Amino acid sequence: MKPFEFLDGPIRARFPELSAEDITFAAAPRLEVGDVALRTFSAAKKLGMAPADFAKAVASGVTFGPEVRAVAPAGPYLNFTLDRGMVARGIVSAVLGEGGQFGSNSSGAGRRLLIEHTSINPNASPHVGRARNAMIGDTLVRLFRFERYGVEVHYYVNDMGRQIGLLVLSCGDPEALSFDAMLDLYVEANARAEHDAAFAEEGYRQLALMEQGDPAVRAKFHAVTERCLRGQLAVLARLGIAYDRFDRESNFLLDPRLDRVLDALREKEAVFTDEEQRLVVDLSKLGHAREEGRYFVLMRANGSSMYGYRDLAYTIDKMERGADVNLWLLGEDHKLYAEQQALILGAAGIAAPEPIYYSYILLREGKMSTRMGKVVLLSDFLDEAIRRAAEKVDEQCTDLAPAERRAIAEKVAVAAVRFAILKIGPNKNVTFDWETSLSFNGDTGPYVQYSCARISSILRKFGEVPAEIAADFPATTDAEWRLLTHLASFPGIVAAATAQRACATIAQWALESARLFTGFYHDCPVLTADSGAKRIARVQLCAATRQALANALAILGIEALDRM
RNA sequence: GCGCCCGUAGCUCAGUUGGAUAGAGCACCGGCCUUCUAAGCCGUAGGUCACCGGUUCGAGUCCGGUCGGGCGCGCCA
Repeated sequence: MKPFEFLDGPIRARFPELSAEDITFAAAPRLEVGDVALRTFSAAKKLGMAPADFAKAVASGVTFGPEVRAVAPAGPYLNFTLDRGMVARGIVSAVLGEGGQFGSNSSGAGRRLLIEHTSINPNASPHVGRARNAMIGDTLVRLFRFERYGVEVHYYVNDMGRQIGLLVLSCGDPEALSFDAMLDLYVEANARAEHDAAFAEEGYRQLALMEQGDPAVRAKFHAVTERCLRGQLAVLARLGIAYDRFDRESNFLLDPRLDRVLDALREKEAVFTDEEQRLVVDLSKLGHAREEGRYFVLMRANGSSMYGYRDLAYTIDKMERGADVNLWLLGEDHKLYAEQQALILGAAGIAAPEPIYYSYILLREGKMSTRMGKVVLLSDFLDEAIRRAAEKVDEQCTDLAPAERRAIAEKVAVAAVRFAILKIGPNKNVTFDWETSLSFNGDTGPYVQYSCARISSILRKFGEVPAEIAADFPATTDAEWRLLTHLASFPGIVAAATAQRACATIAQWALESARLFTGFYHDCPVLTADSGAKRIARVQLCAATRQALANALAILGIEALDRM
């Protein structure tokens, strides 16, 4: 959707040297100055003119269509006063016409994308810090699906750790245990291993047996990790997060495809056996410039493989699936590691996935730690959110049945939790705070949902929204205009988010939409508008706003509500 | 020590990739529910965009340095 094509076309017809990128429109600083502004800097530079001269040349030398009422140069800026109704009509038609597709640029049509995200160690319940990975990952999945990519979501199951070995020793039949009981056992086993050397040793022995392929041990590991994984997925599912494939680390032991990598490393003399009999890669031979992180251990002296070695096989496996785009969502602590993996695979001519990093959510006391018990568990966080949302819904929606109220409370809670995380840029260290992240007021998911509910309420009272959009669309007040031009910016926001693999701008866009809608809501009565034509135009604008908001919220994994 | 990320209002964060007078929310203070849902709105107040220098018509945004915070540099995964 190009809302200002009627400006851009005539200018380029008069100055054929210019391309679309040279002509960028922005909101004028104040609506008294104009309805939309053109920054002339880049166009003027291309033409070798002074910006102010270019602005004057456009104002006096370009003939615009009926949409343009006035053109006013202001130094290097050019302010246009428009026939708002004509422009508004185009925007509302586009939104309502495209419906659930509005905002999509279909940039992924016919393309496949593979993404790996979350991949929490089985012995841990997801906490808020880790959940940042899952929520960002899941939102990227939704964003790329919205752009019509064929997306496959992978979860790497780290079923090879010593901690799993300890769990295997401690629990009988894992199916007889709850996930929480399993986690308690893990903490217990870990504590015991601290002072009981024989027990710790036995954990390593289990791991060795696992690696050697002992069928009984493998079955036991599988049963334990399966139980844990189900527990984790149940928590993540409450936030609407799901996966297509689960890739078990134990399936990538001694993978024959790694021979190709080892051969390539040997050829470049980048791999050697050190004085302690470990198999080590010297990354300096592969272009790694610094001493830090120069050596990467593949195998221990006893011949067992390191995590990073198995991960190479897993990455090869993912890359061989033939997706057009491969994404790998990682905490910032994995930056060097991902670079090392890419260098090693690169030596064998294998491309590595495109990493996407996010920073940690910290507590006021410091970093979250499962072992130290310094965590906010995702399930507790969500429970508290539902409790608070239910209080509000119970006092607000007294006419609804308890089950309906409960369903709304759960959706509000998901909105609060997801939005609180997603609205923040991923490379920002966030200090977690219960009150801020569970607030339903202000810049929050529930606030956006609330705007949707208000619109739905108007639409319910109005009845069927007419499909026909009037030629002289009478939605021309400042509040209506601000809202309309903002709605029109959505496809561009989606395109940028897709290109940057970042979703915070979608959340920011939704917030601004909700704010602008609220401004409209207060300034412009819909049901009691002073003319029939205005009533229809406004209800159509309401429907368009709801549609655009619902599309944005869907990308964020949040449901637009009709009641709350 | 070396590398990467971050530093914007008392607090939590935006800032459309270098453009007109730096914006929201929370908290504080003062208003608004016989009027489409007050999970809302309006108003007051709050800023040396960490600091120093540079690049240019123009810098919160780009470059260099300093200070402060986070992360990484494992026979962990």
